[in-house]
Amino acid sequence: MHSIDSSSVQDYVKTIYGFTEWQETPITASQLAVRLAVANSSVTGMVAKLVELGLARHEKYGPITLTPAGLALGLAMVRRHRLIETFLVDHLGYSWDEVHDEAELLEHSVSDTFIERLDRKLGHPVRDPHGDPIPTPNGLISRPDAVRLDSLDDGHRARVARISDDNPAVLKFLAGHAVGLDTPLLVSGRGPFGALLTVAVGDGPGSATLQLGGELVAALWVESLGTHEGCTVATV
Amino acid sequence: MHSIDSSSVQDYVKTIYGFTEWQETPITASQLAVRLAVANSSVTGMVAKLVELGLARHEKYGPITLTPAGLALGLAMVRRHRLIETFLVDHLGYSWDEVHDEAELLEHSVSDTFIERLDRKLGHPVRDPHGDPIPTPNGLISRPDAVRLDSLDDGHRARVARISDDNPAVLKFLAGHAVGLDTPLLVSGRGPFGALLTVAVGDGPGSATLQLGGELVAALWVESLGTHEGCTVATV
DNA sequence: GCGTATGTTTAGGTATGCCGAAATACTCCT
DNA sequence: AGGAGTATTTCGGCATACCTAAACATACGC
Ligand SMILES: [Mn+2]
Ligand SMILES: [Mn+2]
Ligand SMILES: [Mn+2]
Ligand SMILES: [Mn+2]
Repeated sequence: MHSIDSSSVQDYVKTIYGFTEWQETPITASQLAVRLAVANSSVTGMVAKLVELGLARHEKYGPITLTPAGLALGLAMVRRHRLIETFLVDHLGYSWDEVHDEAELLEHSVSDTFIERLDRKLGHPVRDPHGDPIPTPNGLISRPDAVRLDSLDDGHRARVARISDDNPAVLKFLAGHAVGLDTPLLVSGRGPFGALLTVAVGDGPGSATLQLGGELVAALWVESLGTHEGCTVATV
Repeated sequence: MHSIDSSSVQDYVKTIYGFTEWQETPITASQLAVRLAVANSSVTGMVAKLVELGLARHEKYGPITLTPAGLALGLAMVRRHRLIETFLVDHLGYSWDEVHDEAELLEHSVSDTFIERLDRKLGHPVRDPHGDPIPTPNGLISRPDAVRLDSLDDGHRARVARISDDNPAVLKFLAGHAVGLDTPLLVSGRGPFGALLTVAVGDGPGSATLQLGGELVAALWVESLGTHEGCTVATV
């Protein structure tokens, strides 16, 4: 029979879980296909297998959700992925835009023992290099209460809490402009139709100004620090 | 077409290489099947693929040897395997009997970048936890001039240079009796037909005596230190 | 309500890597 | 040289996880 330690099964479940981590609505077959870079028909087949395995629920033509067992597996895989990323950055000198692909493969090959010993060596980190929370061995996870950067009004200060690691180029760009985890930002204005967001980076006197396009804005999640007096900027 | 980064191809090539590392004669199909725990017919098929890939030479019904390209791949895999084992012991607190299986999977999932950064972090080790030499990135390897323990005459002193990691139970037993890499041994006698070897462990005054059976003796490779005066024991 | 666009599933097929059973070659002993 | 026994290969099949093309459902606009 099928088995829970096929890397395909693991990636499917992890992706289904990941879709709802920073958003509400469950994933559909075609969205899953895009994220996994496989054909729609492959998803149909694999999801049927997940249902057989008791990992997912799926009514024909409906969205795909995880059962408790599937959620547990998804969280376990996310834990693996994020601990490995943390190790690569903290101990092997990787930059945060290099770690995702490496972790994507390694997560399937390490043992539970490896993960727990790694966790110990890393000092039980609570978030990965991109700010994503690391579940406990029992599957407990605490989402930082961050919001997307573009949900902030102009004049708001915020601290970067999480950057989506979907696109390495985005990560590279941000790092190149001194934007990282916990970097303070000030939303100073936006272009027409909210297309471009202008932010000041840092809180010191020599803070640079950045124009962030759609994909960059969508990748940045921040913890709001309220309005900084004297820095308010009129909303357009 | 076929590809060099299938984990099966890598394991086959690594195993073919490994067979001649501490011994002369090339491997045969059925020996390869035993080592890989697959059926003989699987070996026939896979070896044909290796030949197609330019990694191995094989005449029907003959032994299997590596081409230069195959040797390079074998050495690269051995390098990966041994660096990973070293990391597990040095940084994650694994014991030397636990690392083999973990490395057997990990070796296929890490990138070249990972391996070189790991090598750097480990300080460019020259041997793994079992005393096996670690090839350089260019495939250079220097075999320690060790001999099998049972090739020593009684009364000889020696230092453990390498222990075969084929059998975790052997490793566990030896560690439990204070035998590790570089442990000094004194061959003090042997049973009838050379079946059992008696060795004194350590060189201090409180050295324990061990009776080593066939598998243990075969697993131990030592560097001879010549005969220690005053400790010579008559050969039976 | 009806048709069409979109999303999803079905059907048929490919590649990889394994298996057991049957056929075939080699080896060694007499 | 012949035959027995062993090693190896061939053959047909299976499981996994993909694919494309075609069939089919659903949802939406008119
Ligand atoms: Mn993955
Ligand atoms: Mn991450
Ligand atoms: Mn392996
Ligand atoms: Mn080893």
